[in-house]
Amino acid sequence: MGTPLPRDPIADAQRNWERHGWGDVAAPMAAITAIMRTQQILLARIETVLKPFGLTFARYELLALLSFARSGALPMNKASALLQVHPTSVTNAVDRLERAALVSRSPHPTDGRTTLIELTPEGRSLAKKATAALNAEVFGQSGFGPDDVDHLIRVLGTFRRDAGDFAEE
Amino acid sequence: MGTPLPRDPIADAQRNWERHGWGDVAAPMAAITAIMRTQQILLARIETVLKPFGLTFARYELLALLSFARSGALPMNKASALLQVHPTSVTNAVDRLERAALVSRSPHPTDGRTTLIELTPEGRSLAKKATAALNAEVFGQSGFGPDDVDHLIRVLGTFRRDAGDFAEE
DNA sequence: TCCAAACCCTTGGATGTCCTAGTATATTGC
DNA sequence: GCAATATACTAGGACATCCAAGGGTTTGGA
Repeated sequence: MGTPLPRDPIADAQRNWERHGWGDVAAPMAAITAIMRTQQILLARIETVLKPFGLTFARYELLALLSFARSGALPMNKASALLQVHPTSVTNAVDRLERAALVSRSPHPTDGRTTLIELTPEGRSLAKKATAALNAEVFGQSGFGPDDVDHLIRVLGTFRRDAGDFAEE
Repeated sequence: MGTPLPRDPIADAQRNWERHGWGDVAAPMAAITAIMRTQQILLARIETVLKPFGLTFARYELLALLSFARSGALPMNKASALLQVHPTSVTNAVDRLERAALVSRSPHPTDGRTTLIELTPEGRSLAKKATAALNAEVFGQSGFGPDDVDHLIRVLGTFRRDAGDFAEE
């Protein structure tokens, strides 16, 4: 998006917060802002790697989820819950994946309200290739040291649990 | 988006990665996925707090940035660089803020290419109120302990620097 | 001096996310 | 058994982000 800034804009914001008498929340503000920005950077890296496969992160996540399901199929509402996104977002992703012949919709055998999403052979194959690419080019070069990774998993895991993402573990 | 899951979906994904022979990148994958999800949770909280003010996070960030500028005005490209978003995103935000009479556009005095964004009195007032609300309801109750906050700031700061966000500090 | 290259902003298009209905199917309670 | 409630998916709309392209302004080298 341009050349590097001379100084860290988030550190500047933190100083501004302190200067305006909000010193007690300046640090959490900076941490949260840093999370937002880090997510943006990581998402951009991921999308770059997935682009050659004709995938976006949202669609990749759905493919990956299906590829780990026993039968290679999941109800839409299940996918929505596991991916932690709104049902309409799943509908959107499935629409596009289905058009690309990577998944197919089929009616649930016993519940007429439910639609099953099923991985096609091409979908399974593409998911495998995309995962290999992401592992090699993003997750394998995250830039986080092993200790930092462990710390992030633990701290953010607690945060997510407290936020109601999942029950005690 | 629904009720809590019985188990942490990211921990499950990590186990799946390990089970498929990608144990060496399973942990970074989990950490990165956790960052994505945490960002989503935080963004939702922020948007909830800002909604009564008729603001989104993107627009709030621009208002806050302007409120800390000496003159209360910034060139669009400067705002784009500091907020680390694409110039078209700034155009979009300014369009809406201007329609709400919170900012105004004016030509740059010496550079005919540049447009200055200036905070209106209402914009400055709203920014102040919105900041107070965010400090009280989000940053002041982040759920991260002081040590975790420091650690996040440090680790993510290094990551952002390495990613080219800003030069050495 | 003058034209090409660089820079700035905007428009138009593609995606993703969420919310608010609306339709169809299940389940529950009387 | 039937009506009321709950659940599942989808359609339409509001926003945000990015990219590609276009038109205007500056800058810099021939």
